[in-house]
Amino acid sequence: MSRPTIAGVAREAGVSVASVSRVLNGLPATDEMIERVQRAVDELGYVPDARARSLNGMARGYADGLVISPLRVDEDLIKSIRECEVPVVVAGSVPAKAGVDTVRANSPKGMLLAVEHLVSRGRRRIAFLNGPADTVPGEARAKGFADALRAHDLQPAAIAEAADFTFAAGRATAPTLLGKQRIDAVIGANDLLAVGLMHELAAAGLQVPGDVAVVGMDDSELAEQCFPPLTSVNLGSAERGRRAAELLLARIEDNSRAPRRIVVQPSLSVRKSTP
Amino acid sequence: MSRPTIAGVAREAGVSVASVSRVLNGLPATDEMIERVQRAVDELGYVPDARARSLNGMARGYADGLVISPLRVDEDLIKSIRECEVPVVVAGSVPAKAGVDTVRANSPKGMLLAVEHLVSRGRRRIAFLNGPADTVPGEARAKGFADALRAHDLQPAAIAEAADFTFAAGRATAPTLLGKQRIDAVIGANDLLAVGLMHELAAAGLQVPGDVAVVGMDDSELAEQCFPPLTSVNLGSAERGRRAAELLLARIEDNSRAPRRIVVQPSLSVRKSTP
DNA sequence: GTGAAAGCGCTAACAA
DNA sequence: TTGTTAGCGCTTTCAC
Repeated sequence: MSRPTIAGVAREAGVSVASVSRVLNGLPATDEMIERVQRAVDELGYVPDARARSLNGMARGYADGLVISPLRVDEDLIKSIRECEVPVVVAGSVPAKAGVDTVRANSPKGMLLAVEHLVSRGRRRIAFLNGPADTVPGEARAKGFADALRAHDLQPAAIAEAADFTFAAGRATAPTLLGKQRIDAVIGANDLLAVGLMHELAAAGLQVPGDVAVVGMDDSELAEQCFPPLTSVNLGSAERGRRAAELLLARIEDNSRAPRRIVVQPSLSVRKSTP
Repeated sequence: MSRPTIAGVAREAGVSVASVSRVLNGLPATDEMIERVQRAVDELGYVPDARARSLNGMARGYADGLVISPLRVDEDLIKSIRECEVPVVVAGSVPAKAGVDTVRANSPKGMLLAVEHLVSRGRRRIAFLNGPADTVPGEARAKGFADALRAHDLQPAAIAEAADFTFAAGRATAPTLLGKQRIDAVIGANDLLAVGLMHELAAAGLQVPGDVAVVGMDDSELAEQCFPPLTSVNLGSAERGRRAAELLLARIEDNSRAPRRIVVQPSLSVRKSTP
């Protein structure tokens, strides 16, 4: 009643299990052998057991390699990566001396794009709605915002820190920003925060982009679907994923190659939330 | 250099592999045995190999049971379910005679809730923006819409069929609906279609809900996040998932119990897109 | 309560 | 080219 095994196929075909295994793995065999095995396999509806198959040969475990995107990078992590049985590619920031393939975004540059855009549209009183500043993205974006404003000789109009990177937190924290001195633009640390803020702007009777321009970050589907559609910084997440996969494949192919460090450049998707 | 095995642990602890296996699986053993094995495990940083572990004992494969949500149900499917080595619960509609545990939504009832709500708000010229009608949800919702209107002695104001259940398709198809005779309400077959439509309404200078009320289906996060927030039929997807899991667990526990057929009732999340 | 040994389904030497 | 056989890491009788 249970699934047929390779032994059953061998019996049915009147050959050895080794021959069945060979045919199944495309190793050299006579046409007649292939024919007989194939017939038995079809007959029995045989499907190889992936567990048993992966049990042999040290290299072939569950995964042949790993792409990880750590929230926190410390010595322990780097040590683990070095000791890992399979190649590891890091999507995120890791010191060059770790000697590991990495792909990362350039969020300071992204912030700069957002600020430049707002400035070019005549906005000067720019606020920032961040998520928790003690997270990797929170910290990077806070710094990026400060640097970008400085590059334009501007002072932050206001800065608020939401409890997390969610729509609800964005709504809850937005009033902090609006209560302060007049602002004419807000950058959200991600699209969810930005959209949460837009709801509060509407509730306060403020027009987007007329009274306040809004820029998000991530260029998610929500940015396209919300109303008005949200101008958003595209940090290249899709491309980062693709590049990480490429690096990993290349390293699995040849583990001796020198580590590469790729930085994916951001772009700005301009929509109706900015003038 | 490779991972320690149970044999290594046994050697380190000075006991047999069988004893290590027993301790690891919480089978009876003396305190001293447990102590020694535990120490060796910690020492070596041993982690059991799940592949090898699952190789024994027929019942324990990759999965102990399945919840499936088929797009199409035919004889072949039912046959496969019957022949499956592990219990199967179907999230969706299957004939009672199949004798399988099922959980399903009540989308006709959901349509009724939407129509009732719109009627109670004084709307009479109700249109329907469907996805492809040759899909299970598309067909069910089309029928549900027709029945719900009939129950209220109304004629459909207009019906359109988008190429798929996406935001883009919603936008693309919306003009078909708006070009027709005046409508004062639209029901979208899901939230994405409804939100796509809302964008076109805005583009056409129509107010929501002032000129046209809009109701979506799925009660997704988007319904809450879009603007104005979208009234949406909640078909209980979360609860259906929970109930399906419960049924499966119960059946794994006792495979002799009679099949159960659960129907999760819908509710309406009323938001600003309806008056 | 513990250890020795026989598998689980498959692959990979090694011989023939 | 093929068959025989020894494992892969673990669980599970079955004696002790």
